[in-house]
Amino acid sequence: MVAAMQSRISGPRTGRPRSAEADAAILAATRAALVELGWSKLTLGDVATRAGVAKTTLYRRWAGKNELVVDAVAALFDELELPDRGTLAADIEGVVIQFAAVLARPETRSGLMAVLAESTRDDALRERIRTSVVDRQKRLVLEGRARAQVRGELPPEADASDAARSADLIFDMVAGAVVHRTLISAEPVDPPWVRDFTRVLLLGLAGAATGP
Amino acid sequence: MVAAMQSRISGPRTGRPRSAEADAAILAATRAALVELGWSKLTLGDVATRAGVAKTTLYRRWAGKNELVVDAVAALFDELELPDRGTLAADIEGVVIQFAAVLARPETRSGLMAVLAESTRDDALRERIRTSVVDRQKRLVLEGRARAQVRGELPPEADASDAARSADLIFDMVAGAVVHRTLISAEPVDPPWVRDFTRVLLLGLAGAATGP
Amino acid sequence: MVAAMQSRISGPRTGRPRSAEADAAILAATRAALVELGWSKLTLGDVATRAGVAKTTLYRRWAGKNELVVDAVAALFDELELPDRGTLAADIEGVVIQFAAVLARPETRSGLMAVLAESTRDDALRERIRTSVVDRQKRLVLEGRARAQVRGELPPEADASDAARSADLIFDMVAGAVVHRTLISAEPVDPPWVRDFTRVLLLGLAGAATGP
Amino acid sequence: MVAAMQSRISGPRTGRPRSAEADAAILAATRAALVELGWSKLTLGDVATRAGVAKTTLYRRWAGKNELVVDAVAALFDELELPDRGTLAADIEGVVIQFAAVLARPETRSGLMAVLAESTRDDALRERIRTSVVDRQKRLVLEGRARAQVRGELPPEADASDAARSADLIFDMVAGAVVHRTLISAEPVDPPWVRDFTRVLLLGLAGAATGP
DNA sequence: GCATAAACGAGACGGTACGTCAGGTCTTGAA
DNA sequence: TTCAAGACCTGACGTACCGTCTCGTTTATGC
Repeated sequence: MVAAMQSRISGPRTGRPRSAEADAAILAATRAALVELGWSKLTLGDVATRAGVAKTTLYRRWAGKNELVVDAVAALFDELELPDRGTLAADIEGVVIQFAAVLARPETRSGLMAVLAESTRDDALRERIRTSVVDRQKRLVLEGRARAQVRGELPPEADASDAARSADLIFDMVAGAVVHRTLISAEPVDPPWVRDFTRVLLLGLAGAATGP
Repeated sequence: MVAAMQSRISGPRTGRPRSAEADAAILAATRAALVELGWSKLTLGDVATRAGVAKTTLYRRWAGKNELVVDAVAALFDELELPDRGTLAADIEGVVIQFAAVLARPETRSGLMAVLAESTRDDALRERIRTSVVDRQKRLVLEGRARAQVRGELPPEADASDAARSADLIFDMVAGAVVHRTLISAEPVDPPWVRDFTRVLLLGLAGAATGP
Repeated sequence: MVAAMQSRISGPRTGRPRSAEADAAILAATRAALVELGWSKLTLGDVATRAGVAKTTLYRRWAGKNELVVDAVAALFDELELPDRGTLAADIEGVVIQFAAVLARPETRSGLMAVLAESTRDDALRERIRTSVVDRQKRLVLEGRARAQVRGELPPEADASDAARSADLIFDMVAGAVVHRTLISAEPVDPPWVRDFTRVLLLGLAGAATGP
Repeated sequence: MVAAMQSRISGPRTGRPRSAEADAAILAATRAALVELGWSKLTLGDVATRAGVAKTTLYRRWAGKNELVVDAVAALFDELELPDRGTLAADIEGVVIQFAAVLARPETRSGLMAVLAESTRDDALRERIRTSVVDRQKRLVLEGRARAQVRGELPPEADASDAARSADLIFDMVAGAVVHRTLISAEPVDPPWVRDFTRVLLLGLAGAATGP
């Protein structure tokens, strides 16, 4: 998506325009191939074939496997929402379950971890992942906290810097715990675990907020 | 190491014996190559050359890139310790910092994430990682908790099942937060973060232990 | 040229007419590219760019690389002439030197041999070469012989069939020797060689004409 | 052949030796592909497949299509011989017919001309062709002339330099005429043509030898 | 003078082959 | 039997051209 968008921003106004169908077909084919084959056995030639597209068409839009997979997986995270369930605890449980569900999908499991691994040596890729995937989920933390503060479940933040640090910490703790449980421990994120986790997290946050 | 050991279980007693130096040289070369090249550009041919060994020698001991990298990285985690720092908070801070230091190494960043990605589609590999890397760190949780219970900082567990569930949760939360902070957020695990994290975690655990 | 002409024979009478400049620019660009790159590295896209023309414009006129190169090279042969130098020997030497000069040009060397090679498997191409390049040079043989017969240097032919056969043989011998010397032996067609060759050829022809 | 030989001259004495069967299979497959497809549609991937060999094996021995085709075609010229037919005229006719037969083969027609075309821009290739193909046929001229001198059909050469120049000229004339007749005029080298050609050539040579 | 219709530039498109590279296996001779 | 060396087969890589196809634009003619 990102690639396609960028190419249109400063794109030429002459020549045959790029096919929008091709973009969609390639991303869908990429997700299908991730499900069937996993990241390491996914080949761009195969993706092109599945998409009914020539390899050159694929390379015209994405620089390589990593960029393609990031874009293919990023879309899956856009469906995360934070419906108002009435209490902070319920909100957290809701988002944890949704997040775990996305991570449990085979295309996410295999694709996301692999590009994260690659990103440790490729700053451009890391930035792309951060932009397309990670940072977009921080909104959930901010929204949930704001809602809880309206409800009086959490006190308002003292200053903006504290607020940002705290949001980052919460994000690391929530996303980290779910990622670890799902992808590393490879255990299910089932209701008991969610309840336990939410309880510990909320008590910790509450204590930290009122504490010294 | 594991591969080498296994091969000796039912190993031959005749012919030229395998070189022990080769094992060590290969693992060291693998770590060096991970640092320089990262997982995706690491090639077994190159590792063999660096180790001064033929490719056949390498394949005689490890089935492929993944197995080799797991063994090469696993050793790095064995150096984690839990020195008694007097309080549970200090103990947690200590292990978090150590853990983060190991994850921050380039050979771990790139190698570990990649094999974790592969493990999502390869049960044998997942088991190997769990055995060689993940489960070995749970001892730190168990040891720290036992020590805190002796000190009276935490109440004893009611029953064994609860104890196990709780240890798993703590492990997911600690390891998950550090992994996410280090490898995904790509932000430093610096003292302020460690302090904030430990504070939230401890308050949460304490609250959960005493509460209903 | 041929293509362009043909297209006009049954051409439409409406719509924008084809640009005559484009034809010339393309052929000139083709010759330039042949000089710089040789046949095998010449690409139609590059020729189009050099000519300041779109690829479609090129393909509208020529079916492919071979046809284009034939037309580009054919023009070079039209400059061959047979000025009357007074004797048959001098006439032959003159035409041999001219012919060698055309063959020695880089665009001819590389282009002509390549399309000849292609023509061994493509009858239409062979016919095109014969029409555009080869047969047009036979006129030199016929003209030279007629002139020599007028001068009394050669006897008149007994019958037309003999005359044709003999002209073909002379053509094969002259053109063959020059082509072989230039393109295969890759030795210069210098005055001593021309003198030697002409002497042997003339003595042979004279002997054959008078002999049994 | 040449490539294989060279690689063995300074070749290593360790490691698995190159397969001699592969060499032969590749050259045979190349000739077969030349017959079926011609030079321009011949692909190295297809040759490798026909030979039952990997592309890398092929590229380990030959630098590219041109080198491969030269070696594949060169072998065909080694079968030319000069059996003693009693007179110089008969000897020449014999070798002309043999030479024409080799050139008329589809693998030679298409392959040889193409590499000659390439050689006009590649000195190494020209040298290779000269060594592998062209110069080896000069022996026929030298042998035939020597035999004719023994028989008294031709006078002995005055000095070595003249002898060499004369041999080159004869070679250009014989080979050139046959090449032109076969590949360019695309007319058959049939007995009448051979007789006419031989007659003109011999009379010319005889006249030149005796004349001033 | 305005519609028609073809040619034009640009460049994306589906293909095919390229020459290279890595994975993993096999074959040699030496240790 | 292992080892170093290196050839081998397989299959993917990313690139280059091919010849075709859309686009929007230009330029003659003929109604």
